[in-house]
Amino acid sequence: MNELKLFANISYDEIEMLIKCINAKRVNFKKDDFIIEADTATDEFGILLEGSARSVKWDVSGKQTIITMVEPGGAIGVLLAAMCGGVSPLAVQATSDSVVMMIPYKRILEGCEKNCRCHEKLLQNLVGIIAEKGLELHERINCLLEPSVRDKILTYLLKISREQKSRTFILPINRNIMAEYLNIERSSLSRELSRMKKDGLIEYKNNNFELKR
Amino acid sequence: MNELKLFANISYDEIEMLIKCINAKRVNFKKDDFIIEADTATDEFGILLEGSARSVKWDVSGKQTIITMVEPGGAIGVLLAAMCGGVSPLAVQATSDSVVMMIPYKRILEGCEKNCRCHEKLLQNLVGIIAEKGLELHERINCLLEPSVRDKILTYLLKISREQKSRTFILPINRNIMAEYLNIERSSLSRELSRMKKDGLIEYKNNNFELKR
DNA sequence: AACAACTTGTTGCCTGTGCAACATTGGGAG
DNA sequence: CTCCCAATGTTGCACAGGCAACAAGTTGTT
Repeated sequence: MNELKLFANISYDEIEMLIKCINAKRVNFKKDDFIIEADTATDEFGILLEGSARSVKWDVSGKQTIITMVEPGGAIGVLLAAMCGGVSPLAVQATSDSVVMMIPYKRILEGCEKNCRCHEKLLQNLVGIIAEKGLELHERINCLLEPSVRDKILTYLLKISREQKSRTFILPINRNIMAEYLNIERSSLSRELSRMKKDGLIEYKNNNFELKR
Repeated sequence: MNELKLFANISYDEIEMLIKCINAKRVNFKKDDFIIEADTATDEFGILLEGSARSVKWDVSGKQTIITMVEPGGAIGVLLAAMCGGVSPLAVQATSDSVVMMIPYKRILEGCEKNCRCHEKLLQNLVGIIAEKGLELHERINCLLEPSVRDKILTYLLKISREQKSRTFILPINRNIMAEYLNIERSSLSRELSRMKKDGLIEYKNNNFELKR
């Protein structure tokens, strides 16, 4: 558990102590369960320990959109919890059976009466996690801002290529999810992927992709 | 200066002390100056004291897009600074002559040797500011996700209406900026605004708007 | 008043893409 | 193997909205 960013640079003994002190709890979620529901307030945030999740939003007409994907080690609802009583603009849904460490936000923010040193470190780590979340939103915006379907796809593929540090990479999501993430039609996505292959921009088979230039 | 969120719940005397301790500096910027440049790293963040600014981004083809608007009291580059050495995905530009309090990020994160109580409070306030920044990005995404020009406009107008707590309100930005923010053509914005007026959805003259239903 | 500079509105054209409907492929269960 | 269902690809059509060019309105300056 000490490979978690939240506990970076904190000794194992201290982590054990902290977990009790901040009253962290393991909670299990089944696939499709909501870890956080939209339009509710909460005073807890979570760290995904096992499984996978995504934050989603529905617009007035009922169309669902994926905002971010969460992998183990990732934070859930940190921005929301830090808003102190605000209601969630989105929901977080488990996409497979998952285990989440739920932590009362205030326990981290306020420290304990013992005022131990590691508590301060914990808060610093939390700041980093929140900032990281903000950065994810920036990458989301980068894709959405692109004017054409092709540019959206390229922006996303470049992001994945960067993450996997290679021009050949495996797409971590299927076409449905990808279309939803890019906020485009799935059929338009398929159509444009073919065109890009025909134009020699990319090569792909199933989820194995290569950026040609 | 103690009306600033960063110094909320800290006494005036302590603020004076803190400002020296964290080595905060006032920096002046002229209209159109860059407070933060894109693709650079920084270890400082800023609080806008006077003036106005916006964060902007250019895509590969050179098109500029506004990400967020910053008002006095607002934070500049907090996410970036919290990323610890990452390069900025965007630039922040003063839109009028501005005064910014620049603060070395680490000074807040690490506290001082005296380890005074108010330092901890400062860090807590910073967390709130960062979270707020994240929320702004969410609202940005809300607008961008809407499928049609009309829906984008409505989403934005609703946001402003909510902020000003009235169905009649004054648009704080001009059409150029609004179009850029919504990532649409200015002419399409004008066209759709007329249509919406014709359809009885809204009423407006210059920047005075009313949401009819 | 006269002029410049900027903001806002209008309109015609044409392309990109949403939408719907269908075809093809692949993988798992029996 | 065969069947089924989900994922992926293909295609025709219609129209929203990008683009460009121009008109009208507004503000500030001399």
